[in-house]
Amino acid sequence: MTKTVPNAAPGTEVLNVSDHTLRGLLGYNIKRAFNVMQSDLNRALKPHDLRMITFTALVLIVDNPGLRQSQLADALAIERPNLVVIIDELEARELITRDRVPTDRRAYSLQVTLAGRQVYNAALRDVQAHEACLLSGLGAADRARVIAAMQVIEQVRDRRATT
Amino acid sequence: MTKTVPNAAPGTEVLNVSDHTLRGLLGYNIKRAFNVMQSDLNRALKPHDLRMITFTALVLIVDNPGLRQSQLADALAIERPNLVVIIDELEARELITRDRVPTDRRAYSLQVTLAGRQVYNAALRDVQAHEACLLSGLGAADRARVIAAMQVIEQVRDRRATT
DNA sequence: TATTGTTATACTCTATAACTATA
DNA sequence: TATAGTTATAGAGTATAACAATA
Repeated sequence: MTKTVPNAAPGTEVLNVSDHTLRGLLGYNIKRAFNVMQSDLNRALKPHDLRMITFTALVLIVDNPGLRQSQLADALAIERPNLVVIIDELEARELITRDRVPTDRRAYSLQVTLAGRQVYNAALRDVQAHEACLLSGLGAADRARVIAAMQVIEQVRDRRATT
Repeated sequence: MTKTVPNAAPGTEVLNVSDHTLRGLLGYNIKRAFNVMQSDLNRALKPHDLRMITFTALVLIVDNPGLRQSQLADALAIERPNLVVIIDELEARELITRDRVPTDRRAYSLQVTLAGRQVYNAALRDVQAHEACLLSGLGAADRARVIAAMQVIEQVRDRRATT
């Protein structure tokens, strides 16, 4: 039941990472998988001058034209103040527009520009290709199952609050 | 093929998070699942005055008596300088000991203390219970599959470097 | 010359309080 | 009074360079 690290780098001692402790915990495995995922994703986004968070914001604006910043912050699961610099960056690059909402002059309406849509198309294609590569070790059914499982985990908190 | 966010908080507008863009990407789903996982995990560890990183370090020291700091930093996938304060913290609480290695007086040998083993036992029990709760929406087979899939993703980089 | 642990430092990400302008 | 966006700021987490002691 106890296994050793399989891919020790040259010069690295092989450590005991036990199946009945760390390797059996989703928390440990998901953290490591997420680290790999995120650094590879950022490498795929680098040619487009995007990070994971700016890319996700751009996609949400494309999919939800006229979105407000507070809604976007909720969707990104970040605080409103931290969204400001992200929006500033996308607007400065003229990938999105930020216009006052006529009916509520406190709020901004976010829209993608033509240039923004082009960056979106190119970046999404690269990200999808990158994910296909990262998931090449899994069959199509397993990939769908993993994504579904992530969504189940994400929504446990909501289910708890509701029940 | 397009879905809306199912658990919109009261007062929050329902956004379009499309299956063929964000919801279809593992990167987006794994980030959100990891956020939920990590904050719940830290809540489970709080009574033991541990964070995810200090807990993981403690488990690795228990499973690998006599471990050196550089090995532990590698295993935790963090840089050596950042491990120092973590080890300082565990040593100050007398959960581990840090002794000079006789054969290499540059290095330290890390060992768990009796108190450290008690904290380890209690924290591991709580973390496992917490994970069981978080994964209650998945069957046993799915849980094993998800953990296996995380390990596949984690090792893609190594496979690439080797091939 | 190389390595172990350390210090100092900087950069990113995240979280909170308080401000402004609107409602 | 409450809300949308903003500013300032503080705390984590993480990365690099450079140092002392040792190999």
